[in-house]
Amino acid sequence: MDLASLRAKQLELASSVSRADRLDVDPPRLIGGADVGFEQGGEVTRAAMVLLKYPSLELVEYRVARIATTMPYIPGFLSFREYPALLAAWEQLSQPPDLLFVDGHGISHPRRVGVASHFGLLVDVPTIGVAKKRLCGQYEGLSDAPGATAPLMDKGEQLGWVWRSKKRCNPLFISTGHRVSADSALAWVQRCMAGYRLPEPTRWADAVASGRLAFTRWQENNR
DNA sequence: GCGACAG
DNA sequence: ATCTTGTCGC
Repeated sequence: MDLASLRAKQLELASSVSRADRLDVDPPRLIGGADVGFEQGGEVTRAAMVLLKYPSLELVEYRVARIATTMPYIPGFLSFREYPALLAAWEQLSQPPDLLFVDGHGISHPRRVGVASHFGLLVDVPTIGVAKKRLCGQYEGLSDAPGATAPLMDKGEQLGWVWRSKKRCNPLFISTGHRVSADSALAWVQRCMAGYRLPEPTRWADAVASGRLAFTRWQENNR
């Protein structure tokens, strides 16, 4: 697959992304978090998928999948590198979440289909993109105050929100993945905070994906 | 042509 | 993303 074909595929996918939202009438009871990492110098792709109860934000399940890496990282084409492993982890879940937070951008992408949107389309579930760095678009006037927000704009269109989730921390880039509106995406991320820079679903997926201390402790307490 | 560029 | 300990600041 050459980049021209992948770009064409993205344009096709982008036309199917929905920004319509039903989460307000059908609040999620289970929220998932997804994250991807690499091992063995990038030869192996590792995806983690976690499930949290809402609103308690209690971790109830986690799955990790490892598959051979198929593609290098190319800005703008991240989803093609990560979705196979994400799908593998997704298929191991005992049940699908009602909403999924994906590490990376949603529609705040050059062709409006970042990994959160692409994966949301693949499994047909509401998704939100939670990214730690800007990919495209611009914003102004984000104050240093915690809670500060600024719209992420590109060519006169709002792609999402830039949100300073915590004091003295770099802002998060929140956008529609699929079947979620921009405002709702920000609101749901805000409802899943527990004092850290990242929302709980993302933070847990991160911990599981990299075997961190907090997660190791959780494992011990639950066996 | 030059700079930017998720994970 | 990943390689990696201590350390500066609130």
